[in-house]
Amino acid sequence: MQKRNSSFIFVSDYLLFMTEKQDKILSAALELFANEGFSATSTNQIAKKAGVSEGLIFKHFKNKKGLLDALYGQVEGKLSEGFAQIIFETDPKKVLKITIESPFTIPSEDYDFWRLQFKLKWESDYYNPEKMQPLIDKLTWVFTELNYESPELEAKLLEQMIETIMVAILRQGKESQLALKDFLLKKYEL
Amino acid sequence: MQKRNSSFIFVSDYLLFMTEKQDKILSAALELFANEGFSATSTNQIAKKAGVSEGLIFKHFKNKKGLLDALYGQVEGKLSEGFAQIIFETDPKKVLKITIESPFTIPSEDYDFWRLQFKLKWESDYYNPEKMQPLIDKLTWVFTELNYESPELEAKLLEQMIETIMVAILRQGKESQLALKDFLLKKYEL
DNA sequence: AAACAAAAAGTAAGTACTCACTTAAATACA
DNA sequence: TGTATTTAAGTGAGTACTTACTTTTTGTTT
Repeated sequence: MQKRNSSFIFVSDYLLFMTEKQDKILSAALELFANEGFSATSTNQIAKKAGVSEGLIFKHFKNKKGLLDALYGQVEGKLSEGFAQIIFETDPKKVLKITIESPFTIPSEDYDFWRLQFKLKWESDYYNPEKMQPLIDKLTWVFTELNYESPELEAKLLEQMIETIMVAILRQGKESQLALKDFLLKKYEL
Repeated sequence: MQKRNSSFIFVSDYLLFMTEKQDKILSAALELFANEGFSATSTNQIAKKAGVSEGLIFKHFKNKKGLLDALYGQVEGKLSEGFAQIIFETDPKKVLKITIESPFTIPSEDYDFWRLQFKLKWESDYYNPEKMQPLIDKLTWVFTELNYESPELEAKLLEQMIETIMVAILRQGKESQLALKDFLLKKYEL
């Protein structure tokens, strides 16, 4: 295995070998796409922010869209990480607690991933509500276990609440949602 | 006052005189900005969709951004319309009912206004949470009247719920949220 | 260890557009 | 006739991407 300036990242389910420059390009692109938008970001801006030549972007990625697709793979990885703890938990009350607290556990370094994800949700190519289904299924199980009258609707409601809290955190900061979190924890008797 | 092809629309608080061509330009821009994004939309695309010459856009609007600002004025108008009925209602239960049902009363012709609004919320120049304060204040009053324990948090929670329902309607269609609406009406005993 | 070749990574310059916007002349319409 | 609009051409800047070349790294041989 090679030992040069490089690192390993998980993109979806597979291991990808990447140089330091590639990493810099992806980081720069993430920041710009997440905050300015894909179309509003030029490859020249990305190159400058990454501290590389513009041509190098096209050496490592097929085109500008290919860069977005690589980032999207990383976004999906973040999402899976976010779910894993919830999916594998077996105590219904713990599931609820972890779920409600999940937006508050995301490190701020990951906020651009989430911003990009929410921006991309408005593009039909990238919007797939099925992706949230495992979480909704898990929550449905929780509300069934806890003998709620409409477990499926409770699950859907909570999933959408968590999403709107995450959006608000990204826009207004974590502090703006802390009271609401505690309020929800109380509502669900946690 | 001129009598040719024209109409009157309210932009924020004042009356704006507008030709049919201006209207077509704005409609085309709305559709494209809302669905493709501002940066991803060229003035040539707008002209073609509006069925006018590209030069005419710049006769009527200072620049591309000016077009967006004019649309934003209309977006704000739609928002005020949406609030008016709620703000002026004096029966707490009716306020809740109207609020929960409000995303479902929006005509689909207005969906692009709302799409644009949600897209623009990710731009700091256009994001202003204070705008929702009148609604939150009204709902706080409602929950106080109805003797809820934490009226302010209840109001905030509901406001965010309504927003996420509106987003889901825009993405997935009205039918996807009907069950949730009925569920909420039931939760609030309406 | 040193020398060299090959492979990989990276750069600067270039290419062929597209873009927002302007301008002047011509056309259309009431 | 006066006004609104179109047409056509143009401008200068910016865009995504390519190309030819350079630099760095890796592998092989001595």
